[in-house]
Amino acid sequence: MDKPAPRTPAPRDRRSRPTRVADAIKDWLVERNMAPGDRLPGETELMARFGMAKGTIREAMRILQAQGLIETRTGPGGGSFVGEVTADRAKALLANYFYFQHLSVADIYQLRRVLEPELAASLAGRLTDDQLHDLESVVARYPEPAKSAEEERDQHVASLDFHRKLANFSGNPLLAFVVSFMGRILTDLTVYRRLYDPPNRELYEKGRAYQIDLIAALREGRGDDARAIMQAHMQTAEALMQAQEAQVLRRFIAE
Amino acid sequence: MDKPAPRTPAPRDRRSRPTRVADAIKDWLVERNMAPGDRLPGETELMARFGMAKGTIREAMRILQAQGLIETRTGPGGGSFVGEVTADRAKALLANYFYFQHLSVADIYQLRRVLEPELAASLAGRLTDDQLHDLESVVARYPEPAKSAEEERDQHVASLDFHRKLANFSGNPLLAFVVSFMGRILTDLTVYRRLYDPPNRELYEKGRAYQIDLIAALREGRGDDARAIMQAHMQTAEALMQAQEAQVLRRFIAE
DNA sequence: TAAGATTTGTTCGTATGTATC
DNA sequence: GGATACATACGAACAAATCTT
Repeated sequence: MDKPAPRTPAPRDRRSRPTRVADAIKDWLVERNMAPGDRLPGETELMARFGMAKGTIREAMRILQAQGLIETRTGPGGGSFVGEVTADRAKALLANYFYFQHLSVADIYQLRRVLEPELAASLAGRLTDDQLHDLESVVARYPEPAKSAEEERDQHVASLDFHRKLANFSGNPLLAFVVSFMGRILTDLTVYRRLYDPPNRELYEKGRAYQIDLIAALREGRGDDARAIMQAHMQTAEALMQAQEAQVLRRFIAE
Repeated sequence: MDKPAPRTPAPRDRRSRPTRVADAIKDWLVERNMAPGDRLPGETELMARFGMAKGTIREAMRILQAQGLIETRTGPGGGSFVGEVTADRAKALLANYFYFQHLSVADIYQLRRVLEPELAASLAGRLTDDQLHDLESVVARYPEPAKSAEEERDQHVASLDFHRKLANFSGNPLLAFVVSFMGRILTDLTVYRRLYDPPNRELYEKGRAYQIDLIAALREGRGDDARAIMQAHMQTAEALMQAQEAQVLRRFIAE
């Protein structure tokens, strides 16, 4: 004899249908090795395939959209398409996580101290002239010491921009991402740091000298020099942030 | 005279309503400094507040849910609640980004090489007895060299587990996250690496010795030693992965 | 310019599922 | 068990965007 049917017809998935649909579609993308730009089935087809109502399917699509995996367009030829997750979106999503942790300036610099020099060393002798000129143009953006606290703040943001450009030149997507992410957090932070200190001329000259020396070392392929310069630069930068009592901001960053 | 009304009544946001609602709620969370567990307004109230239909509100909630920012429960006392973004979810979301980049083993080790030693050094003399015992129990999990390729693979996964535990002991959430994320990727990778090589006894002894030495150094607060041990360990580990022609897997990791 | 076709976007009403009391 | 409060899901209709002719 067969056993009586179990009271629970199936150990059925407790998660909502949209969630399951979203996961099913994700698996489907991987199986078919879909690439950014590839088209997904339309709403009506998905409704038929999953036997679910339009609203349910749409909620599933929103989940995928929120994760950056798809984009949708209306009109003829429209629909849902695989969308490469952009670095900016990934940073925004990751920032949501750190919104609930509290990162200190010291935490960030514990990584920066070792990653930025590593990055600099790995780029030595590998940058094109265009890339080097790009870096030089950032340095040239503020040829004079700041006259006001606001101007000094702008220079600091520009300096962080320098580091993020450097990160993006890296052939290592993981290194590029982490360094760039830290730069992003520090930029947000800088905008809100206290502004009542007078501009510090000496600090300006020092930071500028670092960047110029670094570019030279990178151009001439002196990896160890580039590493050493960056190490020294990081020490100064950390001390500066600490002295300014900078606080890591609790907010969601925009994508 | 007033200028004639512009043809476009307002430079109105092109994004869909659910997206805008999700962002509005996000801002609202930050403004009110809501903490995990706090309750959000119910669907009906949100419908009234935003003047939108249920489906639209629900899509917005799905977006927030996908990002890990809220959780929902049905039933009386149910509703939507602020949900702390878990580390696992953040890793899954970030993995979506790297699905479209291609990470090599060398890329990951470029970071591991510097971050793991830094982590080890920063933990020296700061671990509790419980934490140290926890690490020892991982080492004790495989007291003998592997007899089969499968067993060797299990040992490798356990070893990565050791590193992830170490990461989570760090007081630095950023360092913990990055190291743990790399461990996650490498674990996935290890499961699929080639298995036709015979177990390597010498390699086993070496890895085990590293971990035991490291625990001793951590216990006795010898930070520089811990760093040096980990540096040497990383070199071996990288060489091992390269020799095995391990490939970073293209798939979405489960949350 | 205008009309029509296609596809997502949004609404409304209703019904069902689920957890608490 | 029944009442209650909430999210979940469905289905039909209409709106808006965008492409083609």
